[in-house]
Amino acid sequence: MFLSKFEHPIDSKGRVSLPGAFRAALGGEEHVFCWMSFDGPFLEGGGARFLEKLSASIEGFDLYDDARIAFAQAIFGAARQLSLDSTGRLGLPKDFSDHAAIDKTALFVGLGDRFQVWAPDAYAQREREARAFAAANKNKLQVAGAKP
Amino acid sequence: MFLSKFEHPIDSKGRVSLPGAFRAALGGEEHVFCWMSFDGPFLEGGGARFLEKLSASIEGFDLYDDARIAFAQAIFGAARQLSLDSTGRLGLPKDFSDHAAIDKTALFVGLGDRFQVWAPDAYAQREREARAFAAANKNKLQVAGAKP
DNA sequence: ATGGTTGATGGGATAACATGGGATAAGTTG
DNA sequence: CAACTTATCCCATGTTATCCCATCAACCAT
Repeated sequence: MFLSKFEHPIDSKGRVSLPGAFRAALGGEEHVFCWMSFDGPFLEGGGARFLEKLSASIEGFDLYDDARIAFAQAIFGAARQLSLDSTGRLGLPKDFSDHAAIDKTALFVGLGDRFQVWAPDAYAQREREARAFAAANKNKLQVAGAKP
Repeated sequence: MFLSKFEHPIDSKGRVSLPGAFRAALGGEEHVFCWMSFDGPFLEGGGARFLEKLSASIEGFDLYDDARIAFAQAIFGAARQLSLDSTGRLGLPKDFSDHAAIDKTALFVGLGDRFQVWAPDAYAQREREARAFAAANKNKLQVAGAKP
């Protein structure tokens, strides 16, 4: 699973290292899937398993359901399959770093089944909000399998 | 699966490159199926698998159900099987590019099981709507198999 | 304190993809 | 049946994404 956060520079070729722990979480895959989030100025990413999970959810809608098409466009239409070189770097598309306002360094944040990529300053603010939300809503963290 | 979006020019012979990633997603097929969408000014396309999925859905209606006939006319009646040359180009029928208001370049958008082809400007607008919808409805993306 | 391993950063080479063209075969029309 | 048109097929080339190699730094074990 994708854990922790790591900050890495982007080199002159637009490459950035995927954290070694994330490579381990990918389980040998040599690509990551990555896209500009529809939910804010950051990137979302994951391996084939997470894409399968998204695909299964989207395929729960009927073939021409407006929601299905919109989600497919916002996620699959925006996603890129980025190859990892032998040392675990990926080329970050310029429009991706623009969307997340990433300039010189990228912050990788593991979220378990997926990860996000942020500009470090933007994430600092977001992290404060997430911690405040978690503190206010900790009772919503249920035991797995419990009925809601 | 069909991922990402790619913009390609249409040459003087009316040919356009199918993105290399879409050729990979077709799994060796040397034709794509493509038709003017009944749902807006864009084209829909896919491989044999997607045609099978559509066929299975349409065959859920009775043989002379008006819905079945209408869907079959709107999709199968409009579809063309377009061959790919050795470098992955297809000839875009003029009525197809007219329907989608495609002038000089075509934008291919992968939606997982299928793809769409748009005029780039038209898709820019559509994409904003899709992202706004996805952001407003992200709670509808459920874990597959969960009860709604 | 030292050596080994792993992760990260520097660089360069290659092949896949995309774009240019032309030839041929099949279909249509007169 | 011949001429014309067009769809299909094939070849060549440039760009860049992808792949590969080398080196360095940090961490861990002895």
